[in-house]
Amino acid sequence: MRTMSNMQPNFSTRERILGVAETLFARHGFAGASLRQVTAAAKVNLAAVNYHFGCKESLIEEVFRRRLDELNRHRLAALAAVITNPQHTLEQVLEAFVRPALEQSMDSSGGAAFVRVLARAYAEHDERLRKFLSDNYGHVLREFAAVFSALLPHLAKDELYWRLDIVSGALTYAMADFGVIKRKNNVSEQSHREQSAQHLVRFAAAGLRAEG
Amino acid sequence: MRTMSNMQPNFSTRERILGVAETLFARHGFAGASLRQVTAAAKVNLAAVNYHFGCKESLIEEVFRRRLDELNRHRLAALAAVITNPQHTLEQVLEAFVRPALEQSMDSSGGAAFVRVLARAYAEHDERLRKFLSDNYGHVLREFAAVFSALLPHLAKDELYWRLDIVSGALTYAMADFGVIKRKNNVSEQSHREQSAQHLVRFAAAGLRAEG
DNA sequence: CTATGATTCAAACGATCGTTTGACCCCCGA
DNA sequence: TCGGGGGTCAAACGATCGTTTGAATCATAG
Repeated sequence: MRTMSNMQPNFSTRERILGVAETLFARHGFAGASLRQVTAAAKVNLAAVNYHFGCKESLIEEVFRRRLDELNRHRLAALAAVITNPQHTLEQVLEAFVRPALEQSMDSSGGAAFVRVLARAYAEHDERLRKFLSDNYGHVLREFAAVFSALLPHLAKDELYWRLDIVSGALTYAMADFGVIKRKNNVSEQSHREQSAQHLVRFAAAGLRAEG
Repeated sequence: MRTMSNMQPNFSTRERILGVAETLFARHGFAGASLRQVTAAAKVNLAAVNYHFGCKESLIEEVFRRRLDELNRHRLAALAAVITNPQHTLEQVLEAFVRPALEQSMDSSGGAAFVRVLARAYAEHDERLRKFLSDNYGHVLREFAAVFSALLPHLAKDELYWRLDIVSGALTYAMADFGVIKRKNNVSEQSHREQSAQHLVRFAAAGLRAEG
């Protein structure tokens, strides 16, 4: 049995469920992680899920809502900070997009799993989940797209959206640690993700700048 | 009920199961698609899966094996063809990697779903599946990495692996159509994927060439 | 203290899961 | 023609799923 970093014994029942559910959804998928596994790992009664969240679907949405709001705020704040400088660069905007995800994935309360849950949600073609994400995330993407567009005036709109789509996919995969790259034992999780972000920003900047 | 393109009524029971399973695994995940859904859609008896494949896990592996062998062969053949030309370019090597996946995703027998199944498998952190993929796919990645390395001599090995990881993630997402870009109604599926491949190759080439 | 609402608990619900069974059918070689 | 093996079938297996129930327990206000 692997360690369950997302289980704080002295937290409330509701919060323990959310933390463990996040971890297990990331590890086994939404259909693959049962409420019995979740409640057992969280050391709460099985019925607690339905008592506090109503049903499994609502628990899934709550796992998203808890982190996504925070991530959105950080990303938009970082973007706003960057564009106050009239000479802001493409790399800075990319960092505003990447770094909040990076930081959330390293916070002490175990947000690391959430990035993988997010990647899961992309892979799940479930229409309900996709609509939920679009409703709660779309406006952030649009704001970033506008800033990118101003920085890349030579790029046609269609072309820009294609490339941002590629960046999103690469980011999701990279942050979720799905790739083949395994960090070496002498590299901390923190610096691994830091490198991950730097490589991604450099790569994506070059890709976005490629002549149409 | 959506259409089930992967169901050829006059094929054998075994082949109908494989085709439908591919489609449903892509749509709902491995845990999310039940054998009852598969057999019902394939219009075969429930017990046929266990008769022909033994168990669900073996069916999943067979879905992979059927397409992955072919994809690997096409990719390695395309790579071999490219490097016979001593002046082969980065774009050509990337095309050798991307285009076979593109073509398989458009063949008449419904390989489109397989690319999504592949992306699913990446998202599933299931250790057994990852080992299966590594065993049956790793050597292809290594061959491509060697050619890329020769084309980008200024790039450190570590740096190259980081970037190839990013390319793989972006490719997986792009080919699996997970992104936000929806093709317009006047654009055929074929030309949508063709564009997808071209954008990806251009983007990835620029990203790989970015100075370290 | 007692009463009340919130929370936790063991137990069970019906539905669905993957898998197994044994009878049945069909086709082909002897 | 008969026998047998490959294939299909309806039915059932035990396990596990998400959810519900009603009583036990807790915390807190009167």
